[in-house]
Amino acid sequence: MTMVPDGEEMLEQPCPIRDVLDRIGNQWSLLILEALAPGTLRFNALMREIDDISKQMLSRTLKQLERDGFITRTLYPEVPPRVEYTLTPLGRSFLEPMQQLVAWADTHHGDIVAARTRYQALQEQT
Amino acid sequence: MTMVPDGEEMLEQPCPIRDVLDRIGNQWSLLILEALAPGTLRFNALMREIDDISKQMLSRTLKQLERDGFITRTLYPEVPPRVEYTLTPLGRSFLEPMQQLVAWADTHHGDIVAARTRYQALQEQT
DNA sequence: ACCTCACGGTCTGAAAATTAGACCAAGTAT
DNA sequence: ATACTTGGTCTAATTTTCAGACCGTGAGGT
Repeated sequence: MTMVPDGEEMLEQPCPIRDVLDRIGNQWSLLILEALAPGTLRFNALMREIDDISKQMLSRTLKQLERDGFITRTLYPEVPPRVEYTLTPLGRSFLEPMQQLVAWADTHHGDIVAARTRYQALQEQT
Repeated sequence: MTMVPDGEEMLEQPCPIRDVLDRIGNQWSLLILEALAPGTLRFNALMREIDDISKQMLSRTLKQLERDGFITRTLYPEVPPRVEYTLTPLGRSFLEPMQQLVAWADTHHGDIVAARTRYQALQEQT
């Protein structure tokens, strides 16, 4: 019995980073944006692409991304229905800093794994 | 009745981005890293800095960040105890792509707010 | 002597987010 | 008839997060 039909509270954060992080600072958003980078995809294609996201979270996160202007949703009223998701110019502009992040991840992944191993070794010295 | 005392499962994701995103792709990690960018901070200083994080999440997230090699934790066994958190070289190297992201957020925050307003206007056309 | 405060957490029970999986409509293929 | 497809939504169970109580130790106030 929520009064808000599924469109969250929409608090205006005075701090831009917080505001952006609230929406973007989660696994699924980043992953969806990355999946959409090469081009338009339909709902189920995104599901397959991301593979361990639930329908609900995909649906929800897509809605948020659409609301915030990162993607567009186009419904072709065929049967069965076809729905295509595409990055907007804003969404594409976001890709740039994001690719930096992905590149960083690629480069430093090994360091993280190494740090974890070290940490675990230390812990195991009872 | 978890066997792991509070140190999560440590799955080795074959995909570096996923692996990094699992830890970094959440509000608190990013916010903590940003808070530590200017320099070392103690636990309660971080609390004040971030302001709406709970002790538990701060503690947990710091532990993860330490484990993954982004920060170091130094305990000075005084009374009351003093614990300092500092970025490692790995952590500092992460700052670079992250600043890009923050800059993007600053630049495009207005676009997002505008998109939301547009979206809401459309929704209200019943 | 006694009370209170500070610090850096941990623990608990309640609240919120996420998950898996059932379900839906309507047309097409078998 | 039956089964399958798409893009979701709904529900119940699980997991995560939260707010707030609690902890020990020593210093400082009264």
